Amino acid sequence: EQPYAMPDACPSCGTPVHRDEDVAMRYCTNAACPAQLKERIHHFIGRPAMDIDGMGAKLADRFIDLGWIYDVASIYQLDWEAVAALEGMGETSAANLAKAVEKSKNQPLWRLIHGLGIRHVGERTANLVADRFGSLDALLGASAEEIAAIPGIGGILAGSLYDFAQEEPNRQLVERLKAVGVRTADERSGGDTARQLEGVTLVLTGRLDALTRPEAEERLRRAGANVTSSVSKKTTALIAGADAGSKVDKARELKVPVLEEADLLVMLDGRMPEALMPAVVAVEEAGGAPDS
DNA sequence: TGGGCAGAGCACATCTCTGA
DNA sequence: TCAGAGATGTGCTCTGCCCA
Repeated sequence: EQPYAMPDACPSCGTPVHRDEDVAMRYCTNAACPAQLKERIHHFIGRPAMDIDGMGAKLADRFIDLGWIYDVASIYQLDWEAVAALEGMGETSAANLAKAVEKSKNQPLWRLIHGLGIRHVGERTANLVADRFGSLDALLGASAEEIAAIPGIGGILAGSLYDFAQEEPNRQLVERLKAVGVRTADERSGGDTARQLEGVTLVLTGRLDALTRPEAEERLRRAGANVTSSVSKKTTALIAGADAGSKVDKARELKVPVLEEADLLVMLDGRMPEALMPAVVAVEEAGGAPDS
């Protein structure tokens, strides 16, 4: 072991790092920093964001090093014949990747907002913003006060979103995304979507067999549920798949109902599992969940 | 056909922010 | 000030694809 001294300059580009008061993290302030570009691309293509199947960090780095990817919009302008000719690739891989990139153009708005890598904006915040504004254009035109008026978003988050929207390079990037065919607005359903899980807060743990966790989370959110990552007194139920870990113990400790994957499938089928009924009644009697 | 490798999927720890 | 929740980073196992 050796004492570690935090660097004063970015190890990648040499730009002096910035540290906000009372914040542990330090940031490179160079918007053109090569390491930042790579991490922005990794985040954009990742599962919680645009979920481009088959493109991971290593492959993205190769494209970046070749100069083929230089911002998130350029992902949609890759030359697939050239990709197929790369060592370790091939026609099958390139075709699968091209299909995944094309598919990602129609991801829901919240995934795009999340993928843009705005500081403090993760899945939940991106969902809140997408629900409120419905399009990137509306978000770019919103004031910091309008953003901060969203329940669950405070001044710091609103400032981060507003600052992003005001920076000219970011506005140009949004235009480029539109130009390459990325959907930047959600199609409003007109309120006909069944939201039978409105007011219910769920946590998923363990491995699911019938679908992936992200799929399950997205479908539960569409049904109105609030899906969180940690068990608390506010959790309506924990859904435990195979090999579930310590969250089951926490749920039992807090007397939170523990459901099985079969119960999840019942919920996704538009019905309410028996095991969840007492908790749902309690939510209704309490006047709905705080987040609803 | 099988080895090697990249990526998917997941748990968990830690840090930070929000809101009461 | 503190509890709850989300963001972020890391590490592990498993799966599927490429290519020799």
